[in-house]
Amino acid sequence: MSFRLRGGSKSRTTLSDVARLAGVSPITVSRALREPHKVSEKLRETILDVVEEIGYVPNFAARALASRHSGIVAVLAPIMEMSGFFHAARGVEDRFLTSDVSTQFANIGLNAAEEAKLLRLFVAQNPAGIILESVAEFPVNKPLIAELGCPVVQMMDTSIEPLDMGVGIRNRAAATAAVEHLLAQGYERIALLGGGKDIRSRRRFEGYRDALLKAGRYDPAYVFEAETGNPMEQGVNLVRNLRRRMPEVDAVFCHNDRLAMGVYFGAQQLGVRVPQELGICGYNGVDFAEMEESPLTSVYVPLYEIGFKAADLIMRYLTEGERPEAAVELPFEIIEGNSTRR
Amino acid sequence: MSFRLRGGSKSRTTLSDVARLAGVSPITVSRALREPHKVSEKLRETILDVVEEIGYVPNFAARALASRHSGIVAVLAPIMEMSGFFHAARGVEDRFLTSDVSTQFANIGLNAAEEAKLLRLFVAQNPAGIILESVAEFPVNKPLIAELGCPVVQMMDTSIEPLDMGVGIRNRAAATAAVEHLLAQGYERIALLGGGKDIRSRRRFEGYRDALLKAGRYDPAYVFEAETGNPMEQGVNLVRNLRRRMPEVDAVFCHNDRLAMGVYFGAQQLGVRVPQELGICGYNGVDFAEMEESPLTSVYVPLYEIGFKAADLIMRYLTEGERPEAAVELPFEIIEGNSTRR
DNA sequence: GTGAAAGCGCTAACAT
DNA sequence: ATGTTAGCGCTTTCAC
Repeated sequence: MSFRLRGGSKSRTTLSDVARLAGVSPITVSRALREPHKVSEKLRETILDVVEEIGYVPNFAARALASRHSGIVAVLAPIMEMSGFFHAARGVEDRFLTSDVSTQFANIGLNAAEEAKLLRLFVAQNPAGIILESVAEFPVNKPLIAELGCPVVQMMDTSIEPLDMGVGIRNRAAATAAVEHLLAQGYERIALLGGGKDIRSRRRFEGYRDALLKAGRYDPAYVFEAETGNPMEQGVNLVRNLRRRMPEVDAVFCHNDRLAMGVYFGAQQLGVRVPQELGICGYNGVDFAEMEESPLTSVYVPLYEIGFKAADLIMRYLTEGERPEAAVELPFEIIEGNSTRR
Repeated sequence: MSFRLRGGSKSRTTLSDVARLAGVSPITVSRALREPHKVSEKLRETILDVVEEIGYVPNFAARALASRHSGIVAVLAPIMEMSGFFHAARGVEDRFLTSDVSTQFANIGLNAAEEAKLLRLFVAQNPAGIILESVAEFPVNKPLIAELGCPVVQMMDTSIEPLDMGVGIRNRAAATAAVEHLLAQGYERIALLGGGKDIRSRRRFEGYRDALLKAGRYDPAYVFEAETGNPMEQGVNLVRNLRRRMPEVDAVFCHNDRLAMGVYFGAQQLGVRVPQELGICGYNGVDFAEMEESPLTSVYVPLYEIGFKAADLIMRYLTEGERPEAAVELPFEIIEGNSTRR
């Protein structure tokens, strides 16, 4: 795969062009753009006028090379899994909106090797910061991050000690609360549709188990591992299997809302009444949180706030020069919807 | 907002370090990494060993500055709108997986000014290519793109002449097909929950109108504009309003699947039977396409393929040096699901 | 407050 | 097949 990329055909305007036209030295233009207060107002105006006029846009590569940092915060997350990533991404972007920092997203897969590789790649580009939605606690990354100059925020479960800084919720407690809600509604045989080996999934499983053990109702046979693939379809299939083989199951706690939707639709197809015959609880809840009457009971995770806070920790480190609190815990909430209201 | 970002503390290994340790000149290392066939096998091995040993990672900024291109294909899309972006993104990434090109995503808003600004920003960084999921046909971008050295692919509606290259479907025909499916199922008063001023939305509206005019059933009062905000909630609200004010409406054609879900849930809440009393058709369909029995009728848009093809056009331009076909039209499909099966 | 000199780490172009 | 030279466009450092 080695071809030579063609360079941009037209040479674009440079800082020197602006300098020449404004009758100043390049470094003054550079200052006018990045540290305006260090340049006299008169000169600044002239310079900005020229910039505007000839449409000068700084070359990031040159800037990054000369200054030894890219001004970019890299957000590494399993985007494709749609783990509510959007909402977190929006939070991150909103926080950086008024700053000099720009955001860059990259998709990480679900295994340690890939994540470490990508992390190394980004680290080598001298990012201003890294926001990591790790799917696992990879000890492999620890030394990498330790020798790193830039701040790192993990969006994760608060049961984990962050490598540098962290923002997250207590997934275990959230899952327990959700299952206890199901129990309180009178459901007795509660299945789990979850899976995934990452820390959050494991904590959710533990929370589920905690609640059921306490109620004397835990049965490992009711724990189902979701495969990768279309979550909606898996939800449908689960209901089908449950009806056939474990008709006594009267509620399902799902690791995300799309699995829950699948269960909902599967129930519809089979004529199983929700919530009377089958209770359904999802996880994440961002789509349902603001609704007057949510169709789906779910655990609301403040994904936007998590992203915003992660970006905020980075900004505070960058501006204040010292590390803020290491770990931030945000609250979750149980959204009671129609899928468990019996 | 002017603070100085701290540079990475430790200076990292450079190409020269590798060269010194391998006993060759820097340019040879550079070649061994980018154009291995131009370096003797013996030297190549030695060099790669050293690279591995000291963990050398190339500095992209330096590379981009020296070579005048970033090796990055920028994907500019309204990520936050979740317009099926994920699937397209995965297609793009998959296509570039085995190449030297890396992908970078950026979120564009829904207005021309913002899009043009972002486009200029990226253009100034000499990307290897740009994939643009425009929400509108901004004439403002035309000159920008014309003077651009790199290939540009728009993921769009094929009714539009692409600025450079384009991949898309015929939204108008797709919408017509969907509405004709509803008519064929016996629905007679079909509302539209759509909106958005972008070209695809407009084409969908036109297709909807085409089908109903032809059937002598078009009524502008049945056309509803979706606001920005939670689509699920808007779907719910629409059903509520329809029942109150236009109870004769017996089907809804929605501009995306989440709106459709909202309509579905809204109907459930009110005890309106789907599909008997109300037919629902969505748009995009990626979640439902592979299901044996889809709960929702929808227009399947091959988003993954669109992304893959967009990336492929870029790759072909980069490797072959000449522009492939300008516009690629991909097929859509109507997924018949339970929400219209009566 | 402004400028001159040097160099960030790499690759293109031109040797050999 | 390998090396030499020059320079990408900007910022840092140090002067004034």
